[in-house]
Amino acid sequence: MREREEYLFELFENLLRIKNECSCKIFSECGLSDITIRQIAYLKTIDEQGDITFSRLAEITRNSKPTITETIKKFIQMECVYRERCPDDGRVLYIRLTGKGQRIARAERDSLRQVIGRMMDSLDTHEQEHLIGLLKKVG
Amino acid sequence: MREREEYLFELFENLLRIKNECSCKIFSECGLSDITIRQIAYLKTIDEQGDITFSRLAEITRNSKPTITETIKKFIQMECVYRERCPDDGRVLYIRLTGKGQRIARAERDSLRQVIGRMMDSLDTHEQEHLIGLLKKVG
DNA sequence: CTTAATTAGTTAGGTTTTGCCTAATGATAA
DNA sequence: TTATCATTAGGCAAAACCTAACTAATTAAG
Repeated sequence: MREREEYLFELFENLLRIKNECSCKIFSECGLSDITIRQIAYLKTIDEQGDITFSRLAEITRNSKPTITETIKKFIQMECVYRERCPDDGRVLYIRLTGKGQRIARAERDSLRQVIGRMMDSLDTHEQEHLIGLLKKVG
Repeated sequence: MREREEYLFELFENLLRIKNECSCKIFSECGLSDITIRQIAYLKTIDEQGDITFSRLAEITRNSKPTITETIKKFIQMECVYRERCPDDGRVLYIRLTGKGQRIARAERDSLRQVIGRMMDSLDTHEQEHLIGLLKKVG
């Protein structure tokens, strides 16, 4: 019992290690190995919100507008976002993710997806269903 | 196939969410909800190394000794570490983790352990073995 | 239909915190 | 007395915020 628990722990630890390597690889491929969690969180917010403006991002993150201007400036230098003027209102600018920005924003999920993909490859249909059944019991 | 993959993804995402809640709870219980990753990494190093001195920690982390003095000062204020003079050499100080420091250093692993514990509780012996068998194929 | 008020974002200039450094100093050991 | 371990003093650069004053575009009011 105790043994099985320990073994399961090690198996999961290994999966998490692989997942972590995957997301580090994504950051490294984007040339952004030293991006901060805070920055990733900003990019995630931009990704989730869709048509997001400077004012709205300031509101959501509870920062002043100048802070957002600065943050976005840095992201533009990093080639993670660009600005797009709203066609209906010339005062408004939308913050848009570049391909790189989107990769970063979704790195966490995508790295898990990669690990799951590997799992699918190592198991046949029957085993896959079995695994799902077991994990369903847990959740 | 695609469906099963997506479902498996969601199941794992859920497990990771639970694990994350567990580790956040640990930090919060220690009154250190806004501890940084860097600080956690230092505490992990101290935990792993055992009898570690200021000079050695400076060496491992590639920092100057004054930087380490400062870092440790902050940890002492946070009640995560204390200093213990070496009985054999009065110049040397060991950096020791307090209970709180150890909890933080091990939060990541312990939160995974908690999740695994829950899994064990929801499955019988046979199912546990089956799960191990499937994950072993993957790793 | 122009002018005044409002709104969106920027600039300028500042603060605080973090995370590091070198050089000099004190205490202990060899 | 020379070397080693840690500390103090003082400083630097970057991060992550801020307020106040500004520009440009829109809306509303006379």
